[in-house]
Parts: sequence; structure tokens; C-alpha cells
Amino acid sequence: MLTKRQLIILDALIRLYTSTGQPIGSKTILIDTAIEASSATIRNELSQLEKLGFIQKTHSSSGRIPSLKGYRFYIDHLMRPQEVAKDKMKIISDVLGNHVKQMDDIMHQSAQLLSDLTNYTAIVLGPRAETSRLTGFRLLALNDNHVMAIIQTDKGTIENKVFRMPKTINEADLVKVTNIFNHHLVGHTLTEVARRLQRDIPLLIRKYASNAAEMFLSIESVFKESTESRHHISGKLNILDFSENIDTQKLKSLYTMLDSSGDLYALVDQINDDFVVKIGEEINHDLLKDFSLVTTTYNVRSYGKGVIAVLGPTSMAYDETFGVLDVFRKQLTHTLLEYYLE
Amino acid sequence: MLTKRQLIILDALIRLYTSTGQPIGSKTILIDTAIEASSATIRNELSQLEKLGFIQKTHSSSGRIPSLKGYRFYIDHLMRPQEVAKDKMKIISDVLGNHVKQMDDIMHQSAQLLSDLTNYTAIVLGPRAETSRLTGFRLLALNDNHVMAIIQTDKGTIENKVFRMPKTINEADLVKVTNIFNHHLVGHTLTEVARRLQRDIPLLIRKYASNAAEMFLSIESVFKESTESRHHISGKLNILDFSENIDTQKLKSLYTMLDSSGDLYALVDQINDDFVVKIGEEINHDLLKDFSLVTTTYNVRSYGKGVIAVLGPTSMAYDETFGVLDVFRKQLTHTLLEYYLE
DNA sequence: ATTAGCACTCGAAGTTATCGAGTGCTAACA
DNA sequence: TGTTAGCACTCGATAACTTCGAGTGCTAAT
Repeated sequence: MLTKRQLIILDALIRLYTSTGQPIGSKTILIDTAIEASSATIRNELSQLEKLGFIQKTHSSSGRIPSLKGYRFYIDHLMRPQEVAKDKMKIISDVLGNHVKQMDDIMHQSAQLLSDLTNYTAIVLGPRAETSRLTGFRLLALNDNHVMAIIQTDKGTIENKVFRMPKTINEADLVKVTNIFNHHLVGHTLTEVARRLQRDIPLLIRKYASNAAEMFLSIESVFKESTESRHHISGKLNILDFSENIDTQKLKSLYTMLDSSGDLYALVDQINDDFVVKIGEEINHDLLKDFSLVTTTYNVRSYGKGVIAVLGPTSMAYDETFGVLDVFRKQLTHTLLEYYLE
Repeated sequence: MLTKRQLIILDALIRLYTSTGQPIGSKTILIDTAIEASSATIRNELSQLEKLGFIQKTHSSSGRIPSLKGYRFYIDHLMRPQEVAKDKMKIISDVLGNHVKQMDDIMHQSAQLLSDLTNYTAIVLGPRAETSRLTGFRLLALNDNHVMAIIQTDKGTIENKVFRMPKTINEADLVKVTNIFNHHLVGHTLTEVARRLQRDIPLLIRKYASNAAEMFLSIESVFKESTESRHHISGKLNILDFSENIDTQKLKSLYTMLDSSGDLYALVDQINDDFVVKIGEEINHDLLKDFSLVTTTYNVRSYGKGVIAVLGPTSMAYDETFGVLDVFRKQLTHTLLEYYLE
């Protein structure tokens, strides 16, 4: 069990290391805290904390930096979320409060704002698409050879794509195709829809609307896009600031990964509730072992859960990040509830 | 006037410098070229070329690197576009030849492919929007409180946006608004449209469809987006490879600039025909003074001109870039012609 | 005009010296 | 038993110095 003084020292050390980025020595802690003791005493305590595995040295005579275990303990027991300043609160509610927008816009702007406020990399993920149900499908002839396909789901996503038909469009065929889709796909989950698109639908189209066979491929791609769940990421360039000396190759891999829906969803797969922090190796991802990932969920009743996450250095300002993230979580839940239920 | 031998030397020096990135000495040139002379002779020639301003030293006893003037001369008189390998040609025509796509997709994929093939940063700009004419406007009620606005222009762009109405949608209002827009805006240039959106239209809506006033703001934003001409950029991360030791701050500014339509169009403003290369300071942009910009246009008759550009280091492999760019120019013109006229 | 020969230059890379923040240990003290 | 002044020691960072070699310009001979 750690003594009161040890807790104060550990807390101070992490705070100081986070703000300076340098290993912290006994004297620095002496100055920073209100501890009534000499630097020698603190040195003894530091030595204790090191034996217990909470802190470590970078070399035999250096100051101490927090270890993974130290951060873990700090986050679980010492850290308290920092309150967000009034002016920042206002910005957040201004941007997210205005809900004459599409869900995608809201999520996108959230990511942008979150990365601006934290100076880390922000990730906002919408509810997973697999469980969404198709609620609407329509084809719209824009002119002689352009058709727009629109699909809607019960999770509120609306996806559309314009494509070009080689031949002039036959209105009757459009109706036929629309009917086939509405009949056989609406009401089912997107996973089910994907399956049927492979199996039954091509047959039906060939049978009842053979002229429209060419259209089928294009329509299929709209569905494909809608299944790729929405992910929004912002502040990728901040990685350059908080991860110095990262080599180009690694950076490229990282960027590629951050642009892949699949990888991101895998990352936050088991996140279910509240705040979850994964530090360094805890993330269990080779590219991210020098980073920390702070995640939380926003929840809109039956419409599903989304994830908000901040990717930063292991020496992240966790207290600020938690504070900001908490505001986002609440605001986003609020905005989306209004969006769905109003 | 440069002698034959001086031309050979200059050409070799630029080739060698481009591939190694190191200053080139007299012996290296001796080995690389078929010149029948000693290194001392080449040293004399190099000294000449330096006096003429085509090459320069990095320090008093270093090898030579090309100067801006040297590159200029090389591009204008020595360089010949390199033929593109068969397999690459195939990739290009495969990707761009399939034209069951939207124009945006084609441009986007062009940018991606171009950056992949060159390892530089690729920019593809569509025809400037200002001169486009609005050819179609429609509003589509998706459900009780979601409306999709779709606008089309004579340049083939189709822009749409879904927005949410606070109240349940009144079909009659939609029709009214659509009529107002079709009556007063269709047929005009987007610049003109923008002006009227500020002046006449709000009045008309208030007069004839006052319930729909809230809708107006959302619709306006669709037009705003469509005026922001399309730009597609790819391979931004390659900057890290070809511009070593660029500091984070500068990189961020550069990225911001590359994401801004306005800045990009300003950059290629006076580009009109054929190939134009701007080297370093010739670009006349503070952030780009260490880069080169190779641009060309693709032209689709009356539909307007677009620009394809490659941003790379001043020591770029100009011959390859020209070769690849030429293929893109032709293929893109071809594909878009089919797209518009078929 | 060309070239062998040579002294000279200067950056890159390696080596050594210096400095100081920080530690652990010892011995004295409350 | 916990605390602390004092001190020797460690080790990275930085600076100063050395060495090496690729490359140059110049000179004098061909």
C-alpha cells in the first residue's frame, strides 16, 4: 500500500513529467509539492516507488519517469478529470448544438473540435453498421443518363451515390429495380442485405429487369459504402508534435491504419461503457505501443453506441483529456437524442 | 552558348544529382558519361558552367548541384519525357477507362494513382466552378423530417446534401421553394446564383413560402459547397520523403494550404496550356520555395479546363513526371470526353 | 586545349573533455 | 525509526578537437 506522501509524490511526478517531458528529480518535486521534508527523503520515497514498479529511470543517474504501471495507477486512483473552461464549453455547445445537420457532419465536426481542443488525434465512430436495418431505398433519374441511388437505415444514416448509365435511362426499369429492392431488402439488417445482394437479387434482376443489369454493380457499391461504418478522424498531423522522431515509414503505416474503418473498429472493439484508457502496450497494437488511447462511448438508446476516442502520447494530459471527452460524450448524446427523437 | 560537351555534362549532372541527392564531382561525371577527357578537363568545364550560373557548389570544395537556372535550362532544352512502362500504362487505363463513375471519382482516383506512380504529391483540379451554369435544382423529401437538395451544373457536377428540418415537412412548401429556385436561378452562372441567393431569393421565400424560411440556410450551404471547385489531392505524406528536415510548423501550414481550394486554384491560376514547370522560387509562394510544381491541363471542349499537377522536390525526376503526366492528360481528356458526350 | 600533379578546403564522422543534474549511501540527528 | 546533510559517483548532453577523404583550383608540362 502506498503512503499518503507517496501518492502525492507520484501524482506530482506524473503532472510534472507530462508538462515538461523531462525525467523528474527529487528537488523538482520538493519545489512543486507542499511536502515538509528534504530532497533526500524524497529520494528515498522515489527509490521505494521505483521498487514497487510505479516509476523508472532512463539511466542509472537520471530522474524518474512514470512506468506503465504508474500511469495505470494514476488513472485508476489519482487523476481527476479537469473541468473544461467556460469559453471552450461554449464553443463545443455552439458547434454541436446546432442540429440542422446530418449525423455525419456532427460527427465530423466533433472530431475536428476535439483534436483542436486537445492537440491530440481525435477519432469519432458512429454506431456499427452491421446491425442497422435498411429502411428505405430509391432510385432517382437526374437526367438522361444519370441516376442517383439513395439508401436509408434505421440508424439515421443516409447514403447516396450518383452513377452514370451507359444507355439512356428507361424509367420503367428504374421502377422495376426499385420494387425488387424494396421488396426483398428493406427491413433487413445490412449484413443480411449484403448476403442477398450476392445471391437472390442478381437473379431477380435478370428475370424481371434484364435491361438494368448494368445498373446493379453501381447500386451494389452504394450498399458497400454504407456498410463501411462511419469513422471520422481529425488532427492526424498532431502526431508529429507529440511523437517526435517517428520515422516516415512508421508514420505512413499509422496514417493508413487510421484511415481504415476496420482497423479503428477493431481497436475499440470491446469498449462498452464509460471511460477506458489503454496505455502503450495495453493497446496491443504494434504501431501504437508508444501511444495512449482514451475512449468513451456515447449512447443513443436503441439506435446504438458510438465511440469517441483521443489518441495521444503515453505522457498525455489525461486529466484534461478526460474533462473534454466527458463534455463531448454528454453533448453528443444530447444532440443525437434530439436528432433522432425530436 | 554552351558547347556540346557542356550540355552533356549538365545533363549528366542533373540526372546524377536527381538520383543520388548528393553534390556531383568531376570524377563521377567522367565515369557516367562517354566523354573522352580527364577529370581535370571536366573540372574546367564545371567551373565554366558555374560561372554561367547553371550549377553551384554547396561549399568551397564540394561537388556541384544544379542551380535554378540550370534546372530551367534542363527542362527547356535537354529533358525529354520518359516513356511510361507498359504495365503502368495498363494500370492507368484500367483505372481511368472504367467510366461508370462520377466525375469526382475519376478525378479522385487520378490523383491517387498519380501520386502512387510518381511518389510525389498529386493535385487534380476540376474546371473552375464560377463559370458553371446551374442546370437543375430539386428537393426530395426522404421522410418526415429529412430533405435532400440536389443541384446540377452544365459542367457535369452533381452536388447533394441531406438536411434535417425542425418541423415535419410540408410537401407544398417544398414545391414552392423548388419552383422559386428553378424560376430564378436555373440557367445562371454559379457566381450569379450566389449573388441572387444573397439578395432576391430570401425575399421571395418570405413572400411565397414563409414556412420554409428555415430551409433556406441549409440550401444555401449546398450551393456554397458546389461553388468550391473540386480539388483532389493525394500523396501528401510523400512530402515527408522528398523534403527531409521540414519542421512541423511548416508542414502543418503546407497541409492546410493544400487542403484549400482557393489556394490551389491561385497557384495554377495562369496555367493555360500544355506543360508548365515552376521551380522553387518561380512558384512565388513562401511555403513552396523548396519545391517544384509540374502542371498541365486537360481540356474537355466547352466544358472547361482542369489542371493536373505534381508537387515534388526541385530535384524531381522531371523526365518521368512529364511522361506520366502526359499519359494522364490524354487519358483523362479521353475519359471525360466520353463521359460528357457519349 | 588538355592533363598530371599537388596543395588546399571543408563537411562528416569519430574521439575526447567538460559539465551538471541527479542518484545512492553513510553517518549523524530528533 | 524516520529524517537529513554531505559527498562520491554515474552518465547523458554538449562542446572542442582530430581525422579522413572527396572534391576543388591552380600550375606547369604536353
